[in-house]
Amino acid sequence: MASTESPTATTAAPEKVRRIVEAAARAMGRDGYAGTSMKDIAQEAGIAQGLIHYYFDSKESLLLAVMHGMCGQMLEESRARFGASTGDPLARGWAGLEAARDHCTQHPELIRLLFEMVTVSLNNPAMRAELESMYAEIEATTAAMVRELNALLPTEMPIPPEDFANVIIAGIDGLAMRAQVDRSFDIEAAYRAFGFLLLSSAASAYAAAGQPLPLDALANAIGAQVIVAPPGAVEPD
Amino acid sequence: MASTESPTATTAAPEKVRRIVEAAARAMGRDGYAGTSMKDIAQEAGIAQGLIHYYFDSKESLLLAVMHGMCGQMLEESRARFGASTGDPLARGWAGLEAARDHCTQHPELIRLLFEMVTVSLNNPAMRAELESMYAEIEATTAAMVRELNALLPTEMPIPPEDFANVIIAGIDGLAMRAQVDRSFDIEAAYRAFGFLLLSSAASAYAAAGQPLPLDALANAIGAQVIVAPPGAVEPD
DNA sequence: CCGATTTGGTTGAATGACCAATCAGGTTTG
DNA sequence: CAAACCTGATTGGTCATTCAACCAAATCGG
Repeated sequence: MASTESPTATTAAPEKVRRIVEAAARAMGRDGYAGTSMKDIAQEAGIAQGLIHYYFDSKESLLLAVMHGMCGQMLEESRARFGASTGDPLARGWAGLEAARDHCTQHPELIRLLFEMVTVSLNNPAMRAELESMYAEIEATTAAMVRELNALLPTEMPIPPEDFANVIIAGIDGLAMRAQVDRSFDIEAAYRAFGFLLLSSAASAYAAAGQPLPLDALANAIGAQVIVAPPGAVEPD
Repeated sequence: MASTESPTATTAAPEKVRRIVEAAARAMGRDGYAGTSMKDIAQEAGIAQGLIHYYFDSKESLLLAVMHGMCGQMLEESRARFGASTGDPLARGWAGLEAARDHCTQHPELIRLLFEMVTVSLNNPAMRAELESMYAEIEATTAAMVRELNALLPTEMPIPPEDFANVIIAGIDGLAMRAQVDRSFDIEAAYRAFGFLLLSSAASAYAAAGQPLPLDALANAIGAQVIVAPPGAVEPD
């Protein structure tokens, strides 16, 4: 019988469950939630239609499972990439942004799926709760990065790390959305601008401490030729 | 017979068309695109179900009309608010952000509708084209603002105004999305951080020109107590 | 100035397609 | 042989779209 409890279903046959969830993620990422029928998913997974309902109560609970897996994956990856990054704080910050950018350009289906989930969640409390807790975790992870960066600056930035983190997250989401809609959108250029924005505002902590802006570090972080200091500019130390 | 051409339908009875589009916007903003039936829309508009198809070929073309109207409205409003803003460039930039923030908090249904459209557009070329041209216009408008701000700075920012504009737009979109999902999200705080980010990076142009950062202007722009210059900080002139 | 006729607007019931979810029955496995 | 696993046809409901009929206001011929 279909499990009425958690979407990860019964203890047995985890292989099939995984196959279903993966097939659902693929199909929904390709054709959208509304555009994908249970039949399509069953076909994609190479199983009978009824079997999906043996493991999942409803289409929505299946989407919930897909989402759950996706969130875990994304968080794990972002944590790993942040942990692996080294060097000065500005370079590390830029590395984090690059990770997000690459994720968006390399897995557009996942991003699409995420937006589908947002739309569905607005009518579905369980999904909304899942999304909220996912955002809470992303916020915490990002805020930790910001705090670490903060600690390496001569002066802390004058805004709470959580707020800073949320703006970063919002920028990443917004750029991902734009790239979905606009196939010709220059996401590289946008991320360079995003990087400049974030890092130069972090760098303003140097100014607040009475120290010159580390323009070279900034330039290195977001690519050469971007910062062209005019005559009379403050030199990095 | 139903018009096969543009979604604005025949020349006659523009009143009814407007009523339908408004009812559709209301209903879809409330219950989502998938969650709203033609029957619901007809009821909301106080007309018979069949009449909608007299003016609109399909549900999607109706959504297209809704979107068209919404885009025009949003662009008009943002242009108006930008034109009306006065004062120093940083304050004007902040005023623009405040306008976006207020728009999001005061018309959540419109924002929801916009996300619905994004989702639908991924399966619908006509809708996608409409969204793209809307984004192109928003980008142009925002880039013009950035250019104007740029011209008032001692040094131009080292990134193209279009890229800068796109990051601003993305941030606004991302924060709007987050606020939709997360009812308890502190959008005011996030916008303060966003403002600090944008304005302090604009202010880095002062540093590039060898001038001190105008911290007071920044503090005024995004609210007092946000910028707390430590002992030894550079003073504004 | 008046009936007839066309045209544009409007109605709500009928149509037909689709699809999530169910079920009655098979198959494997311990 | 039971318990878990699996199948695909069936069901019941929803919904966009169509349609036949109705109404009102023009347009027109006499």
